[in-house]
Amino acid sequence: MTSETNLLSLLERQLPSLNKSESKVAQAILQNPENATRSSIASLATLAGVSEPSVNRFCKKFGASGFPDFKLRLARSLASGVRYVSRAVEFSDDINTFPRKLFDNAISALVTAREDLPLAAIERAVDHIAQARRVFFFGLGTSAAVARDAEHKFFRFNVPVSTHEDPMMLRMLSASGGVGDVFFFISHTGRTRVLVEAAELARQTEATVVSLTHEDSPLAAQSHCCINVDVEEDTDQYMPMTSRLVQLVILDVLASGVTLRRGESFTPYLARIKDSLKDTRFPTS
Amino acid sequence: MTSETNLLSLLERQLPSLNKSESKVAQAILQNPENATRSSIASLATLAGVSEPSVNRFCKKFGASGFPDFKLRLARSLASGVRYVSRAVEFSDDINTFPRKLFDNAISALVTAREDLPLAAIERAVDHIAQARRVFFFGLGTSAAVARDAEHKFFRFNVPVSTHEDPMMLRMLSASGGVGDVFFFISHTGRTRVLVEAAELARQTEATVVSLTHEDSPLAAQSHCCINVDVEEDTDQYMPMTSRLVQLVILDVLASGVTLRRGESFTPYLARIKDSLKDTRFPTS
DNA sequence: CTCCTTATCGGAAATTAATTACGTAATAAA
DNA sequence: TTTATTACGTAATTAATTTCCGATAAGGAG
Repeated sequence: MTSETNLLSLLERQLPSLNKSESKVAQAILQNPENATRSSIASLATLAGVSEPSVNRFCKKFGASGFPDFKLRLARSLASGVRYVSRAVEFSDDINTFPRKLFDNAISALVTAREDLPLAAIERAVDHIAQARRVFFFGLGTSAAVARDAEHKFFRFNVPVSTHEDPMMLRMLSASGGVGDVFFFISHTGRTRVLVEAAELARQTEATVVSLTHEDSPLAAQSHCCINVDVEEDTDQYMPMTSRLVQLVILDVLASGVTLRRGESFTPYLARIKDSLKDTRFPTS
Repeated sequence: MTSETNLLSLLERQLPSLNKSESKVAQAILQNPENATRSSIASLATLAGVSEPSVNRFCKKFGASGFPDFKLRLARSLASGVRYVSRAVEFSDDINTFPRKLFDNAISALVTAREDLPLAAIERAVDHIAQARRVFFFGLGTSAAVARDAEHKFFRFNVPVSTHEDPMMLRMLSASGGVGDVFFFISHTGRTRVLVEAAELARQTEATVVSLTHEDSPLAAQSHCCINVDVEEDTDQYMPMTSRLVQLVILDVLASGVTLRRGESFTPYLARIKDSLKDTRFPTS
């Protein structure tokens, strides 16, 4: 789940360099990994056509303390379901592999992010947004779409929210900040000049600067509150994929946090917004 | 992995209805589940302050055939890491639970989606986009942000892509379609009138209609190629959260598919685009 | 081709872990 | 208070895993 390589793919890779009985075991496992986790060492040995000690040696060779430990690792690998951890798409991939890889990467990014959520920062951000007079979401490039999504979420809270991409607008709005205004900056790198400069301007006003970005970045340095998103994007990749997913879910968290802050009495209000869309849709058959 | 309830959350739920020693065991496990998967029945019994048979009975009570089997189930639950499967945020949740729930829901949506990806439809969609003269991404509401994201991805392929939200523009553009034009509709419900009507118009031209939506929907019916996204969004939820994540990853898949179609010689071109952003950023310290 | 060395493997014993059987204590019902 | 029932632990049993060691096969040198 961390950056450790997945056991299944490890087996696949090592398969050619194994000796006879070891490869028998590996094949038996790869052929039906699910079943292997349920077997005893005896039945797996029979299945693979080798002796029990061979299976045991095999397990140790792959870093397990013994057979039961190996089964656990295997079960984890299977359950996380992530066969390809952080493996970039290659030109040799076909339709059966690369979609899976992308999903796997997305999933493991979310799993990783969940492991250490910056709860304190999230809580403070919710505080700021819940009390805000106005909220501005600023993001450029891929993060612009994230900002747009945030706008769609937060406008439901009776708070004037808006999104902007025009650098001039960013500067002007930032400079015009006052008490109760929240400037929410979204950036994967945290190094985009336009955003950092806008944050600086906002910082000089009475407004609050919140950012969803990497902790050790110029943008974070300008923020009253930085929600750390630390997804190591595959640098060979030409498009940031996983980081924006994490950003989106964190914005969901913030939105839910605000809803919870509003209390149960707020629900009918949300329902009214939802109902307002009813007539724009074809009824369900 | 399927819709079976997660073992951890099951334990939490049942905790009040357990008798003394059983709840001791449950607490010991919940307090450190990771550790429990590594322990022997003896050490877990000591940790919980009960006898070994009590642990064994406990395991059987929760559907396992015995202690080792229970450990496996536990390991799976932990690895999938999804503590709360499709559990809606409740007003009683605090900062320690609801962010986790949201992440869990996001993760399990992606896991579910990955299980049966509509590979055939994806492949055809890639074909259409790779050969397109123009590509239009249409989405409204939450899907507008998804469309915007898609635009940011696909413009890199030398294909004129654009996104539109204005219903009038949608209609006019759709009606103006010709050979080589791809109209790509994004909608969670597939029932948004504006989109369905635009799709109808586009359908009457020589253009290709592709949609990312639910299979059994009016929008899908109007499409030459429908990529089925079948995420059951919690209906109590007032904001669609998980479906758009799946949509985004599928668009990543499509983008990667197009890249692969372009071949390795295309890489320098992508690199050039990436490099063009260099001067807009503060250098890494 | 033979002998020697080394790596690989399996049989069987030893160890460790898990399960069952059974009895006692505690609790609830009569 | 007595009885029935459930909960729990001790000890015995059974199962599973690991270690040890010898056998066999493969590769290399003479």
